[in-house]
This record gives sequence, structure tokens and C-alpha cells, in this order.
Amino acid sequence: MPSFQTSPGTRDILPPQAGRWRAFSTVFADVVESAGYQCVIPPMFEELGVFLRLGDATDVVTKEMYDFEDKGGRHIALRPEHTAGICRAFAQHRPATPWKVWYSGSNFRYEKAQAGRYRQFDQVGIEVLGASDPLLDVEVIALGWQFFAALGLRSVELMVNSLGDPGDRAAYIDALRSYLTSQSGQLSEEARATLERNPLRVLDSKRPQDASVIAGAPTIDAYLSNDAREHFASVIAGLDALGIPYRVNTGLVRGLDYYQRTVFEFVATALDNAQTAVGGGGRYDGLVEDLGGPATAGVGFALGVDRTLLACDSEDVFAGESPLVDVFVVDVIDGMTALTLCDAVRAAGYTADRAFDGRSMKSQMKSADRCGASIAVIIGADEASAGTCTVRDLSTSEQTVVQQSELIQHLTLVLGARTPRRNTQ
RNA sequence: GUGGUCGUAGCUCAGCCCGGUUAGAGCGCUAGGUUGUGGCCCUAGAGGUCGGGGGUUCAAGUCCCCUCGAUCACCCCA
Repeated sequence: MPSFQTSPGTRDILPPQAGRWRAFSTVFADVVESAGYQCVIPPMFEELGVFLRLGDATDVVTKEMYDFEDKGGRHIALRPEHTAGICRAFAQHRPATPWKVWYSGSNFRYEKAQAGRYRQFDQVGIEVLGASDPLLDVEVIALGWQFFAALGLRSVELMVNSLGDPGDRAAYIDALRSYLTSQSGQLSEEARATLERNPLRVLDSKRPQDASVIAGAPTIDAYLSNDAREHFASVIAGLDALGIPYRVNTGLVRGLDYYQRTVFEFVATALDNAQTAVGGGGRYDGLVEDLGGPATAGVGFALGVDRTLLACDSEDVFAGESPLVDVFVVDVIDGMTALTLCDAVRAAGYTADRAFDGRSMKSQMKSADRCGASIAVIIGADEASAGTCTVRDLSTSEQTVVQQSELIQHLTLVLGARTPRRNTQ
């Protein structure tokens, strides 16, 4: 047993999985940068107050915050999500609007880990601040949709709903509370507890016992203001115009309190674990103002990297790829020729690896094979004295002998030309 | 925070029910078979406080208690 291992809810992302994570971010950046979004990197921790606007009835705030007092006596919290910090940054720096940004990074929530849920978890996402156009909601949703498609996922379902404006929402919650209270005898014990804290979230219950009560509950659409209703209608019209399939789910309630009007969620139906929501978002028009900034509209989404990759696994798409090695240099003299040849080969734009610690030729050839190299360049006694090297094609086993000084030229013949690495010498 | 399942070699696991020489297998790793050549095959080797602590016993990987960790689910959420 080693002295230390990862803390609960955290884990090491090792190769080749780590390479897959990096590729994931790259695909995401490609998709959203095509729509004018720019990368933003907020701090991993903020003053606790920044995050309290997520909702004082939410678990994220009441029991999952990773907070502590720093040496200066400040009450600090590790970010449980990105949106609040980005709104704080907007209020602090006041960039020109609309401010369209994307991010990729870790969040922290003190929860018990299970499949697709960790204490340190990664999200990618986008936020747009300073525009209230419903067609912007459509753009945001569409980019999420297109990203899943870019990964190759097919079994992703989009659910949309409108929570109305704050007044609509309050009126609806009142109506919902009285309905649920009147039916509480039929609700599960857990649902009754949830009803006390936040009636909206009862709608999220997956317990069969609660299904009939939920089915008969009043729905939000009857409580929407005219403005909110028109806004939602435009969102729906935009999704139709883009041909993006969706399901209006009046029971869709997001976990954070700052959402109003449009909310949406991406569900991976191919996942067989409990966490099938791979992403979600919505509009949060009051959040910047709550954080002391100007009244500013906002909309965005966050996608869970772990869960999305689990969905990729279950659909057998977006597998990780190990980096390719073009050339493996086998040097059984003293390794010095391998050192200089690798350097030259890499400078010419090819990938090159070699063995260390003076191992046998057989052992070095095994290493060449294992790393998937296309070509082995062999330096034995004969080659060393003649200034040549033997170039072996590892798939066909054909060998040719060339001057070491002509190796790069030879590689361009068999592997094609490459863009030379930027010279740092 | 609550509950189920599980911790034995680097990895995947057998052995535990029914306690009894020196704890096994496959894969991986290292070396050799092949004195200059990978994959396939054969042989050998290295690698273990049986998660940790306590208890029962002549004797514990095996039975009991505690604890830590993992995993899945609930709650909630990405």
C-alpha cells in the first residue's frame, strides 16, 4: 500500500484517458470559437458570497460548498460551477457586450462520489452576457447540440422549458405548493421533505410513487407572463428553424435558483447509470446585478466532461487515440547517435522516441513495436563505423541502409514531408 | 449524510461458505531460447505487510468487531 492515494471523489486522469480529455476540449473550442466565443479563465476560488446567489435552498450552497478561511481571514470557496465567477468577472471588468465566452475547467462540490459524479469534476461551457434576444438562447442551445454531434453522439435528447420571469415563477411556486400539499398523503417521504425546501424540485422526483401526483400538478405555462411566453415561443421557433429536435418538459427544473425564462438540459439516453444529464443551462438575467453589477441579461450552459465521455463510451464513439510515433531509434552502441538522430528527426517535424539504459537490441525492438512506431532506425556496430543507419519498416519488415546524414531526406520519401518544428535554438 | 456490494501481485481475478505445509492463475514487466532485429511460440525470473487495527483460536487471506478506501444507489446534481 502506498502512503498516499487520491482524496475521496478525486482521481488521476492517466494516459491515454488524459489525452482524450484534451482532445475533448479541443473539439469543444473548435465548435464554439466558430461562433465567436472566446476563452475565459476565471479563478478556481472566490469569496464565498459570489456563490451564495446560486440559491440558499440548493444543496450546492447549503451542504456541498468547499469553503474555508484563508490566512487573511477571508471566507473563500472553491468554485462549484463557472457561471457565478464569470458574472463576477463581467461586473468587475465591464467588457463590451455581448460578451461571448467559453471555458473548460474543474469545479468542486462536497458530495459522495458515484458513477459520473465526483468532488472535483470538469465542465466545459459557454456564457453570453449583455443580450436578451431569444434567438441567442437558440444559438447557445444549438452549439451544445452541435458539440455532442461533433463527438459522434447520437442518443442525446434535448429538453426545454420556461420558468418565466421571477414574478411568474413565484406565483407558480405558490400554486404548486398548495397542490402538492393537498396531495402530500400520496407522496413519498422524500418528496414531502423536498416539498418543504423547494416545491419545484418535487417535479424532478424519479420515484414511481410520486409519478401520478406529479402528472396532475399544475404546469408553469399557465403562469407565464406575455413577455415570457413570447420569448419561449421564439426559442421554440428558432429550434424548429434549425431542425433541432427537442421535447418541452414542463417538469424540467434546474438545480440552481438563478435561472429564469429558458432552461434546458441534454440527456444521454444511452447511459445506464443514474446520472444521465450530460449538460444543462438556461437564462439568468438577474445574476450580474445580484453580484453588484449593472442589470445584464445572461444565458449559457455547462456540460459535464465525465458524463459526456461516459456517454461516448456507451455509444462507442470518440475513443482516445494514442499519439503516433513515426520513428523509433534503436542504438546498441552507447545511445549517443540515438540522441542526435532523435533530435534531428524531431526538428524535421516527425515524432521520434528511443530506449534508454543501454538495453539489448531485442528489447529496444520490442519497445519500438509496443509504441506503434512506423519505422525503426537501427544503429549497430556496422552502421556506427560506416556512418549509416538501417531503416526498417515495422509493418512490412523491409530494410534499407542509408547515410545518417541522409536520414531526413529518406523519411520524407517514405513518410511524406512534415512541417519542421519551430526552431528554439 | 443514508443504504447495498467489494478490498488478495502493476492490472483482471481465483482461494474465504466448511480456518490447517512455502498464497495461486491469466495478462503485463524483465531476461533467455535466436552472439544484429519487433509481433507468434516456449522457458525462467522479479513482483504480495492478503486495505489497516483489534479479537476468537494451538493455528486466520479464510470467522467476529471496528476503521479506512473503492464502487453502485438514494438525496441532489454536470
